Amino acid sequence: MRMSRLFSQTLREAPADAEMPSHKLLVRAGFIRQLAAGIYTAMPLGKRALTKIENIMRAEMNAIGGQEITMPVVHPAEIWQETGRWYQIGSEMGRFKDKNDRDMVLGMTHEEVVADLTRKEIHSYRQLPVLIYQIQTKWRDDPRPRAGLIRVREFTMKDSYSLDADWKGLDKQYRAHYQAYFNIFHRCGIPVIAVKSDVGMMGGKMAHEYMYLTPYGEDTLLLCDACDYSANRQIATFQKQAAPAEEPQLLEKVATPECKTIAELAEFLGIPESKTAKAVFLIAEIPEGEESVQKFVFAVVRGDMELNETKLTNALKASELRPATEEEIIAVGAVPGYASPVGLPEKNDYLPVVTVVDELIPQSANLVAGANEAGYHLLNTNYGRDYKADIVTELTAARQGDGCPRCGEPLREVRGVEVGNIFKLGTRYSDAMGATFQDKDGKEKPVIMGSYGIGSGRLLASVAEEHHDEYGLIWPITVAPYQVHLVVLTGKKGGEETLQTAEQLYRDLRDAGVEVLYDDRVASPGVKFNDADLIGLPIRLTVSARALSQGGVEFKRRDQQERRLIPLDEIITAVKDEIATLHADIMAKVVEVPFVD
RNA sequence: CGGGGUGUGGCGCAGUUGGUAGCGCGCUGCGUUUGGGACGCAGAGGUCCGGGGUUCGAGUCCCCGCACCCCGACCA
Repeated sequence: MRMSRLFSQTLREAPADAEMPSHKLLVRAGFIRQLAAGIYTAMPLGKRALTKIENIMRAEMNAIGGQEITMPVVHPAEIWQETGRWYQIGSEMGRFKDKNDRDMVLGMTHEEVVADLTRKEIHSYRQLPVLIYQIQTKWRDDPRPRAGLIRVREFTMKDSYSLDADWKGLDKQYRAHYQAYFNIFHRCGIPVIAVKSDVGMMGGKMAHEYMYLTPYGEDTLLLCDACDYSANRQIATFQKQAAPAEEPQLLEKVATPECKTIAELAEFLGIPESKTAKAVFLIAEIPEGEESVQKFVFAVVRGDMELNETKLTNALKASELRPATEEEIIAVGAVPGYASPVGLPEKNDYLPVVTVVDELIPQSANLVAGANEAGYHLLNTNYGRDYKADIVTELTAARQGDGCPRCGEPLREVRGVEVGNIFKLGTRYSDAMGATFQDKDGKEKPVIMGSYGIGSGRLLASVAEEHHDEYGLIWPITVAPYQVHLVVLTGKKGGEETLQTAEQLYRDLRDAGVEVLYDDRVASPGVKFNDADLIGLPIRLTVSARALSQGGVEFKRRDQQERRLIPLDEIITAVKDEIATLHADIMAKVVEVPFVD
């Protein structure tokens, strides 16, 4: 490709609204352009890099028996109503009506379509197992798109779906993906770790997320350096220190003026925060059939701990959870800052109240809790004696330094970008949509499903994030839009001859099957070199009068400082060798990764 | 959805007490230059986010919207 014809320009300055290095550089180098919040065009360079990534995905999917298909972007609402997600998922789902006033959905994922295909195509255990996949556009109207391509609303995703006759089959396909995904990321040149994760809107039995670790990541992970425990903060557990057993003491009301926070309360009473109970108020949306009801949630955790809203959401089977406002808290008869489940009015005119307490609360005697009266707290509240909860479960968030649930060593908190995920769905969708098959024993059984996704744009951005320096991008050979950046410098002296040499080299390289971006523009050396660094192709060749007079063409790798002169007639071989070396270096990193349950 | 910020030429920005818009980069033409974002000369390019209002007069002041970015909530 000639740069004089390339449909994108480099920018000297990044748009002011870009923050992450990958975002700035992808825009500056002309890989992407923004159309609206979270909506981007892939320009020619970006598209080529994406295609490289997607072909790696294809290769790895095909290697584990995948068959590529393309499913529709637009779905009738009916299939989403069948599984209930039409009601469960909120504003994130793109909905519209067609001209006949029928409800339609913009596909955010394709379990429903796969289940529909399955019930139409699969009738016998003889047809299983199956692995199908597609690389296709998704729409998720994220409330807050950000960070360039990391978090967008419209994006391309490789999503695969496994269909099995039994759980053993699912396990096999799940593990095949587990490794194939590592292969994909390693072939793209980024290190990732797999962590156990929440199943979220997908439902199902088990899930892993592949995390690229970077401070710019928006997910928080807890890792144990001593054993191999790793989990998303949303589901991470830890070893809780149970309080020493005590005899329940008499309930006592004390004045605690200006003690609205746990810290102030503990300080005022001279007790550790672990001797207090913290109440958190939320409003939950809980689906019940095709309807959903709002409930006021009273969550109680020990004062020294933090509520984990994902765990609470799961305990409530809620579709939405948000903090309650002061007005709402008052409306149910509680007093902000001094609230507790003790002495809460049985009924209120606002919303039904659900009380959920952390498992540690019943084990902790004589906690200080609010008195539901401004300026007062209760000493010695005891679960069971003074109040009861609707649900007792594990509710607290793991934090840096908490004990690993497996080995007790301190956990470490890191940030990461979720570049892929795998889910054991089980029969959630096949049950809902009647996707069954006849098994060997003659019985009708639901197909067992798995679902696996990788966003290609997010992966591209992660690769850019991992591989760049102050001058620009540094693409791994496997992802680079072109392998070679050919620069011609045509000074006054010998300009014509230099140009002819470069033109010939451009043709020869292409004839040899090398992917070349050829900077044939009329521009100064500084401009060309800076653009080459910015775009970041792995190998740079410079044809100039100076280099030619010294006997050849200058050869430089983007990831190295050294430049060397290579005679013209050896260039093609040298380039092909270097490409092979770069590939080999990447493939050396594609290794077996032990499965961590 | 809460909190904060920003909207002026393609990009980055300035614009004073309110007086009819400017700088750098980029772009066009001509010439000089050519190994790390060259220089000269001549140009093109602006509904100042939108709508109301105040005023003789609004990029500037006041309302109401919208868009984009950041933090949080949320998120496969």
